Amino acid sequence: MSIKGQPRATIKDVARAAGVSPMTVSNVLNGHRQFVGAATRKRVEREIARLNYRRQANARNLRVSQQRSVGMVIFDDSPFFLADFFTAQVVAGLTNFLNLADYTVTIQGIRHDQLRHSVLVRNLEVAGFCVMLSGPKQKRRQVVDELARLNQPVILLQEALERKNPDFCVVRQDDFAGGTLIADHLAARGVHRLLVIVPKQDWPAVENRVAGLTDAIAGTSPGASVTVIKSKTEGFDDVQAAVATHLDANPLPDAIVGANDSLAAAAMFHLADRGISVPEDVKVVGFNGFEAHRFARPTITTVVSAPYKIGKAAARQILGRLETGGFEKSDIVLPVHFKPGATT
Amino acid sequence: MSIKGQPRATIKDVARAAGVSPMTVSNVLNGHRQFVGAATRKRVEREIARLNYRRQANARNLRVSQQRSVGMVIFDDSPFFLADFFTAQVVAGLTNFLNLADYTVTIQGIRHDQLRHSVLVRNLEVAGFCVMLSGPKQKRRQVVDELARLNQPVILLQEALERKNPDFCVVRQDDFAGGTLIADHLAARGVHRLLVIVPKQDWPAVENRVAGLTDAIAGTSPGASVTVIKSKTEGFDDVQAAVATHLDANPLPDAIVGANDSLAAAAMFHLADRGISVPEDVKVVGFNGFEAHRFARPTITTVVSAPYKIGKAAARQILGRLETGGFEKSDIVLPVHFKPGATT
DNA sequence: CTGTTAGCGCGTTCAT
DNA sequence: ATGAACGCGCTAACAG
Repeated sequence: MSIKGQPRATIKDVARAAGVSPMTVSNVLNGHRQFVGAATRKRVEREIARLNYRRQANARNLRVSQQRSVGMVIFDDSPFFLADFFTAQVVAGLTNFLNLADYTVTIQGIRHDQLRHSVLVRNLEVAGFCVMLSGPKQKRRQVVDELARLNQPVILLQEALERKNPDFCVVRQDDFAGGTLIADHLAARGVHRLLVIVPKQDWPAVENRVAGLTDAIAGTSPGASVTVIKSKTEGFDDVQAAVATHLDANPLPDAIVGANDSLAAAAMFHLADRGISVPEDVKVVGFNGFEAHRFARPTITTVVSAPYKIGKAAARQILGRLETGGFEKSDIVLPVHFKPGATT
Repeated sequence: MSIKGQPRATIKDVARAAGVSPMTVSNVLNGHRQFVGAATRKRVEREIARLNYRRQANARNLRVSQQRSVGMVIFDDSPFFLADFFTAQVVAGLTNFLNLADYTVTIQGIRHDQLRHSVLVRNLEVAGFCVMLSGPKQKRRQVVDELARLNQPVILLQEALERKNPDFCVVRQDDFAGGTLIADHLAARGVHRLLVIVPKQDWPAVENRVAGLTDAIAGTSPGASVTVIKSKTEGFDDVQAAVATHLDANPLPDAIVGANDSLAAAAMFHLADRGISVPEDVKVVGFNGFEAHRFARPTITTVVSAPYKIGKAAARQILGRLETGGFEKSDIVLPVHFKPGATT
């Protein structure tokens, strides 16, 4: 019954009202048409509607020993865990496609060391997890180990897996390749001295982008240098401060690459404030290519991500696992594509 | 048991391992220290850890007849329901604070006419709802009626309520006042001909912003005109196309106001493309003041929203309702504040 | 096609 | 301080 003391109809109530047994109602609810005649079904359905009956998910799930929810856990030391458009779109894709299969998505943002205190982990209430990791590699490894001990299906987003584990599946995009695309583009323009700006909080995707960039540059331009600086946050002022500090103490680079478009844009505005022209004096490249990247002028050269598709792929994988017992594939890598702008 | 056939420990297993009755384990789990000796407790806790025991939420919730999750439902006809930074931050605030009270948040984005098909509505599986509405006023009213029939606590976000209902509580910010702040600011600068650009999809917050603006302008500048145009989507190109179409057929307005900063920015860039200078020829004002609004230059004058706080307030309200049986207040209005930029 | 029986895992109640 | 019986609402398995 509800808080206000209003009785809530159960299967029994519906059964009594329709003059059938509870089992028949259950069969109607579950669409077991083989077990119930058309006339009875109609009668039951009318009573369901009339009594405003809604099935108690807890009771059903207990009986059939399964959960009908997937836990989406985002590791972020900032409380604004959905501020990142990438993450938000992953969640949207995941949710939309799980909902189609009558699964719900339970979302939670937690600090990197708080997994054990998560309600979803302390209690058994989701069928599996989708996890967006952050933090230093070693910490991430610890989290993966903790997740492994849960003996539940886990989708790791944007994070490679070190050891195979039948409970785990990785869904990510090819950030490394994205880095190489940027490197090749810049190398073709004679860029030799590269400045890369990344946020202080470690994200696996950022690591891969930088790794791809660094590797490719080393391969194609042997004499080139890549300097990586960190910004305290992804906020406009922090990024500009980090860039300013670096530029004050070092010669001007040929190009600045942001771990994402916001970082690149903030850096570019700082260049403008210094009277440095883009792309003539310094080239600028971002990453992600979301709508907002167009707000900076000149339009920033970038690599386009498809986070909604990542969420959709994650939904597909975990559904497969929950229904067939095994993951279709253990590592799914989605492509990215290069989008030239006016800053290179 | 899990899919792989691994047995999962229950309270019974823990009890047997610790040499006590299931009831004692339950008392330990629920912190009923009065009922269990210190030594026994330690022993039970060790076994809980050793066996990796996790409590079956379904069974507990069924027994105590309650749900420990809140449904966050976002009405959006686009599948990218978290693309809006405002919404995303509401969700973050809501989730963080509900999690502190051991409630989870189940999220879902649905089209305006799909509420009845939502898993959360068909089944009884959340303790209450937080709802972000969109669509025409009449459709929203229908949705509110459907929600009312659920007999569950509902927090309406950014939406005023027509009839009092003890199941409902409204949490919103003062968008209307935000509109008047903009109007006064522009009136003081002699603005007479105003162009307002809004997205085609109706959001109550936008309606209130425009209403506040229109009302205030009518009050302070009797001769002034306010024209509202709609953009097919909030995408950059659509907004620019809408503005272009209007400008081609009408004299230049004194100011353009966007329903949010993105719309304002897109409009402003279009002005730049036409060689119209801001703020000299046309003034530009946005709404929200999120980080991204700084990427447009000149920096856009705006009204700052605090969506995370809205989520937090919603969490507080629904928790109060779930624990005490009544809402503390039925209508919570958070303030906004004006932030002058370089575009006025 | 329909009804009966039994039990999912947990917590309340009452016994010891 | 600890244990036994019972039932929350639902559905699998079987009987009719």
